[in-house]
Amino acid sequence: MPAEHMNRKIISESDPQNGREDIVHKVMEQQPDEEILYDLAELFKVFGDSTRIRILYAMFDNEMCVNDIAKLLNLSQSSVSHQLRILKSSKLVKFRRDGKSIYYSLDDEHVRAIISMGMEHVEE
Amino acid sequence: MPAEHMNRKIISESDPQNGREDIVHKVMEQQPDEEILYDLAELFKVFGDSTRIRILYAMFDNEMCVNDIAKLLNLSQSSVSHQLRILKSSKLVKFRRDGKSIYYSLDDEHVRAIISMGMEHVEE
DNA sequence: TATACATATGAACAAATAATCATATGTTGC
DNA sequence: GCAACATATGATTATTTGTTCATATGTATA
Repeated sequence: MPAEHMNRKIISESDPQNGREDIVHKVMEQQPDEEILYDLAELFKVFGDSTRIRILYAMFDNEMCVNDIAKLLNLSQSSVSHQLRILKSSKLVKFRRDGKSIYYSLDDEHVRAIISMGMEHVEE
Repeated sequence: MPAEHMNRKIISESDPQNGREDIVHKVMEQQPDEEILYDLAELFKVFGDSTRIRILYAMFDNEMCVNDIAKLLNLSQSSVSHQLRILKSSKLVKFRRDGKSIYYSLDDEHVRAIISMGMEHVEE
């Protein structure tokens, strides 16, 4: 072990920066995989658009078909459909067909929980 | 009350579409104000970027200064600083100065809760 | 107060994305 | 099969936004 290294280490130990380095390494090990954090961001991105939030809220207590939502929120059918596709692919909504209409609703309690939690933060 | 209206009403009552209209109106009344939903979307938008999520996760258990975060996540100091500004203005992080460094940490349990809830959904 | 270190900020550019328009697909009742 | 209605989808466009580069502000120390 080289003398410089020994020396450097002793200096570091009395240097407050060294504690930081330890923490940085510890945190580095604790960080979830990039891939998971990417997916997590993608999930929140879906909630991060006011049109989609309004659509999700419209389905908070009731299932709604595309036309209902478009009328309710004064949006084009196309726009609603595009957004529902995004909500579907993120597994935030489920749907069932009944005749010509397709009824959408929130996929699970998680979705409601995330929205409610966000709402609490906003309403503070 | 005009006869057409009476007639229309009776027809509507046997029409399954009418139940929808009632629901649409009910939901319309229940929808939170546009303004609040806009703020809610803005909040989630902040979580909806993988760089910011990584930064938030870095602060999950420890306070971290800008340089720590930049090194840890291999980001430029400028980029981290810009993102922290956004996190600050959304009240997701708080900070304190200690000498030359500024230490950032999550602002409250809400933030941790929202991230954890999202993580649950992603890890399914 | 001059220098080095830590962080913040403004401008510019590239990439992501939501709305629109036109059109396609799917379903029902005649 | 064919209207009429309901929903989905592809292409285009305008806007938003994250990063970079250069520079400014703030703090400690010699």
